Amino acid sequence: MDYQFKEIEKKWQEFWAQNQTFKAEQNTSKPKFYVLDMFPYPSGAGLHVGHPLGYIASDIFSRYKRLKGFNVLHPMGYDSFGLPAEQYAIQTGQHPAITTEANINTYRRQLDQIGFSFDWSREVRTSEAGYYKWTQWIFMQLFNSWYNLETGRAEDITTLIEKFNASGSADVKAVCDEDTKVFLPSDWATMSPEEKQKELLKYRMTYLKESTVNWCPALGTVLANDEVKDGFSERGGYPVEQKKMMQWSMRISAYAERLLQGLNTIDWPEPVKEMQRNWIGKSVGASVKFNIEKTAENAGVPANYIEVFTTRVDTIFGVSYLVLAPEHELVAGLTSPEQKEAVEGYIAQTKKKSELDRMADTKTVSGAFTGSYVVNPVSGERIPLWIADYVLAGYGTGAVMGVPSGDQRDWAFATHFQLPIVQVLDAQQNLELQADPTKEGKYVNSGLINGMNYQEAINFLNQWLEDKQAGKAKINYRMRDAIFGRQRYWGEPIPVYFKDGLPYLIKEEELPLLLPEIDKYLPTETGEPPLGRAEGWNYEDKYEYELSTMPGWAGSSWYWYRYMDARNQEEFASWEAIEYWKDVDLYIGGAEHATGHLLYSRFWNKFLKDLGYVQEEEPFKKLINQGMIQGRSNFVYRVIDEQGRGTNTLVSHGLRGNYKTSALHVDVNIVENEVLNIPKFKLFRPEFKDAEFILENGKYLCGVEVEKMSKSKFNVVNPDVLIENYGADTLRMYEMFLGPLEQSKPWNTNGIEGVFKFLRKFWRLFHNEAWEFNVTDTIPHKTELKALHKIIKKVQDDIERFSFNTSVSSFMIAVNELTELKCKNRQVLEDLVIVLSSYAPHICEELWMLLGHDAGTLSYAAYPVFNPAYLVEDEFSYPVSVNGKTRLNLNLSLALEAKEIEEAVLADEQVQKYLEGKTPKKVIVVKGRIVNLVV
RNA sequence: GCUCAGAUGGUGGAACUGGUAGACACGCAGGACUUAAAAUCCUGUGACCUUAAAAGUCGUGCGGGUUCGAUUCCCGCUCUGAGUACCA
Repeated sequence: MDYQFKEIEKKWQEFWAQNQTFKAEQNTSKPKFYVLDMFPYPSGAGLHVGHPLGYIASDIFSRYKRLKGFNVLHPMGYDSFGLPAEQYAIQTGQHPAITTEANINTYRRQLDQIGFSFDWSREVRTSEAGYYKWTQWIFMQLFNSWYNLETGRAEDITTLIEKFNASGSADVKAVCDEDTKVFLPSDWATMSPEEKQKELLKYRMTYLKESTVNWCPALGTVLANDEVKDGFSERGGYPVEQKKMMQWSMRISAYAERLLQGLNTIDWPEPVKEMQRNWIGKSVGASVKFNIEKTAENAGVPANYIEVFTTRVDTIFGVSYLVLAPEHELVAGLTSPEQKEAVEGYIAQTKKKSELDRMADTKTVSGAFTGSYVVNPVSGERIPLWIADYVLAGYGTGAVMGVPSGDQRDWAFATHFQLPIVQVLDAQQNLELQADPTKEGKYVNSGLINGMNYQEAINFLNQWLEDKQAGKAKINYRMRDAIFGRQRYWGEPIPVYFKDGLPYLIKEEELPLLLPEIDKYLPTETGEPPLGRAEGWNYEDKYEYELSTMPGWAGSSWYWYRYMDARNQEEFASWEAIEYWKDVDLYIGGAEHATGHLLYSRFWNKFLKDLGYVQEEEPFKKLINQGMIQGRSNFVYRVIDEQGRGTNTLVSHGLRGNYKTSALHVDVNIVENEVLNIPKFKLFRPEFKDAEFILENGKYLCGVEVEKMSKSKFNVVNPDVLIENYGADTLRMYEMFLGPLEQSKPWNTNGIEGVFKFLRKFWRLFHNEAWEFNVTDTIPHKTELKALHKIIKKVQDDIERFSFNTSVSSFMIAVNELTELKCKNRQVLEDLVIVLSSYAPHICEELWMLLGHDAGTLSYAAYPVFNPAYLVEDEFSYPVSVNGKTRLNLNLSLALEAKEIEEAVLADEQVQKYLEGKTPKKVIVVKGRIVNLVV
């Protein structure tokens, strides 16, 4: 029979499902291998052709690893809490659980059609109570923990209480809030339970804090920094404003250094690591205290000094002013009456500027003098105190020392306001033109450190400042604690209730705290989150629950552990399962998660490790980012008449220059190789059913542009259509054939025929002219074995380095060669089936069975062993070049040594012709590669 | 501005360690089969010049360099894409 992909694919997909062929067992006799895809949010639009790209690659890898004798865990699930389902619920009243379920069913149907070897018995859905019970449980562990800087890890909060009992707060070294109290054990003993609770909250890994948040009124929620792009929400593009709010936060900053160091131990793409490094933003420097010069006017200020962070403490003698962020809390108190108007005017002006303006406008220098002065702790000099919006309240201490000679922004500021520019290093040049940030040379004009070099000065000053209690060496991180909550319905409820304004956890045995039913999915009339609508939803009938829900990243920050033991009712995953599977060996997903999901997951993983629940410091050993599939839009060109009106005439792409035209999107599914299918076009756009077409070479050619894949651009290609026409095996191979996995590329269906033809040709190898199955049991010929072993080696090399596109080409070459050789040999074809099976599993299963094997045994067959002996050649066609230009090829025995090759080449008549009688100055012979004659 | 990735025929791409650039596929052209079309099969296909054929010249974004030899290594530049943005 001809290649009947529809029947074959249906048959084997059913077989795999019924026989649970890919169910992973905890098998200690085989080495484990964990291949994970970033699980999808099941959106209403279903899968387009870009989604499965990474899944196909990971599936090929999983199937290949099984053939190589590994016990492979390859699961799939859904990140099913999220905003789109809730937006839809607001519009339609439909419960998000229902739409989510429907979307998941669509996804599942589409995924099943592609023939993935997922172990569906381990499926997870983050929105199911059986799953989010454990997300809530992890939240509880975070609430019950603090970060001990002495042991360098998170610990149970009871160890902190023990310290308070034994020795008070003095020698506690913790990552905590800034306003922690200093107390003795006796003070702690006399505190009320509420006071204790309040104090402990300042240490917990998750805690409540009043913070300025990115509030998005249109979405009715708070967004994380990485969900905001240029002042607009990433999803939906709504405006975002700053608002103060009580929020749950996660002390991810405690892990800043470990998150940074861990990057050196994992095999991830360098750009992703770099993005995480930037996000963490470590800078090494010093904090320095500048005492405030007290006057009658600023006497009321509740601070004696202003602390700044600097990475260039060595330039402290060049400080000519200090700047506070306009939002800094001390600004009002430090403004003198004379400057009041200027300062307040400046603050008002800053507030008016949107985030966007402030970023775009980095050239203009602005600021205002407060009228107060501070004292340089090292030089004793009197320094004016300014405010300016180039200083950010959220970074460091919100205060900066201005060193015009070493920092370009400071230089611009000083030049603009005519403040002194003091040279501090003899190597600094052209200070009248710009700042010179060099660290070379010896210090000048720098009192104590004159004559020192950079490193000496840094060491000396850090020590000096510490001795005088005026500062110290300090490491600063840009990364802030992560806000953990949103004012939304469709998320995990936070397992917390409030008593007298203080948060308490519910009991562990009360988990899961179920998401209550509400009448509509909007904030309450009083502006509370939607959960405020749930009637009678109180803890023990009297205490109010936390009304915000967890953010999108909660459920995805630990899901890879759940797959290890997905049905466990007692634990998030058993110790035995975690000990066996340990970590993810290969993780494939999009680069857009570089600073969100991947950072939060590493954070929770480290936390769970500190508490002894998991084994590995890093969860994802190897990461691959698949490239984005962009849309490829097609256009038709409508002729515009003199009045500027559109006519009923459409002109082909190549001739459009002769007319005035406007381009219209046309559905890419009715265009093949840029040729428009005119009858289908008339159905697609009924207003053009009588249109005239100006053709070139009898065809209407469309224009092409690369854009985002979206419905409105008519460039969405649905995998279902391709599977219908060509089958899943063709789709799988074509997606790989498109180019390197990690490269972004526009989707283009033009070449898919070639892959389909290849599979037919492959099928035909096993059949005679009448399409009857026909293989022979003869002894394979040398040439056949050579073709086979070439592909055995090529595919294993390619898969190990994630170069899937090159394998597809090599399969084509192998099948072309074997067809040429009229190979019908069972032994050769059987091995070829195994080698191809990870790419095109359905056709291979069918042929495997026709070859006489038990159904389904192919998935666990052994990958053929490569034998280099079959590739050994005895002759090689040496390219002979003269002065680097290839002139001819000479067939020579590979047994010849360099000297003999040289002789043979020089003896050749044709070579002599090119030498024109001259003797070569030099002859380069690389055995088995090339001969080059230098004349 | 900074960081990273990239630039190869009409198109997607290959060339893995410096050794025959353009594999494989699409498209296109010509042919076979067919009443015809589709499907299938065969041949050709980087550009230029010339030809009956051969030969020749140029050619991996641009300009240099190292080398017997560079798509590959080094220096400078242009362009495209992604990320990031007053981080002290």
